Amino acid sequence: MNDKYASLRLKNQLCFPLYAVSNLITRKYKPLLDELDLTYTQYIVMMVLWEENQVNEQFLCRTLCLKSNTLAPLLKKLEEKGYVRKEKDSSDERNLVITLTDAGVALKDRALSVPECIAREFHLTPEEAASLYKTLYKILDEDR
Amino acid sequence: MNDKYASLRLKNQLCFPLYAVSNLITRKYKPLLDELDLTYTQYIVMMVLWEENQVNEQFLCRTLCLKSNTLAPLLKKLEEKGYVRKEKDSSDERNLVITLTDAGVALKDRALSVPECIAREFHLTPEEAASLYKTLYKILDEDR
DNA sequence: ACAAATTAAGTCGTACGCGATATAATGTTG
DNA sequence: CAACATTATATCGCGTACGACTTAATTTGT
Repeated sequence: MNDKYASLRLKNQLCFPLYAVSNLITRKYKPLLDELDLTYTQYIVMMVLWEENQVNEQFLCRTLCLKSNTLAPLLKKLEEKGYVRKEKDSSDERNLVITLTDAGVALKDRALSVPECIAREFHLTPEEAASLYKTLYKILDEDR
Repeated sequence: MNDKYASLRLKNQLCFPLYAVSNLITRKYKPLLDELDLTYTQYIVMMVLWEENQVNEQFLCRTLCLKSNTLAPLLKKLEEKGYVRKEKDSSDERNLVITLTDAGVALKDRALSVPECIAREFHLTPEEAASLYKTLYKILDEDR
């Protein structure tokens, strides 16, 4: 059965399960992050800040593979929520330096239970998780 | 160095590369799908229709892991573009039956080059692709 | 030194994705 | 058979994502 359209079948796509799992994950995070008044994207921005303490927007763009036009309004919202502060870098006025407020720092402890809860929702073996992780980063790293 | 916050580090997350790769794929598809006047989500809806010829919205929701509030406006757009037809099922007026128009059928041949072009963009070994596919569907199938 | 190129943020318009909710048709149950 | 539950679709509001473009600051090339 030499089907010339085989490549167009949903079941023969890798992109579709990637897309569907990504949506699924965002849905799973939502109730947990609602408690912290964060969306998923806001959460990964906060994760970077909890590690780095101080970053510019450019660094966030590269680290999270997002564009300025996604991050700019998102950072404005995090500022309105009182989690981050934005100020111009005095040595280069183009740079936007983003730092955590006290409330932003305090959120880190309340976020500790989130990865735990998420891990309980998925049931991958350590090998599956490691292999998935490696392949995904291979794809991401090829795109620089 | 027993870091109590290790689980919050971006590099220790599986969700982040999944999210980033999903975004990356949508970006890679965009220029190809622009030629067909389709977005990525519209494209996977069309893929289902190219296989099934006739479906209801419910079937699309389950197959694509999307909600009615995403698909309803999207189907309206596909109808406006002239690719699909929507009509009520006479035996159950709640059911929306969706079929391809001639233009929708014709699009299938023009879409044939898309999976090819995408495959060229990513460089996974057959083993990596197979393992990725299997793990992603394990995650999706657990969520039914 | 100064016009041209580059870089960093941001704005605008379009299209998802989804929780909450609404509406209408069909099933069910006492 | 009438109240009630269930099911399928749709609407609303919010928050991303991103391409195209704009603005402002710095760097570069001659």
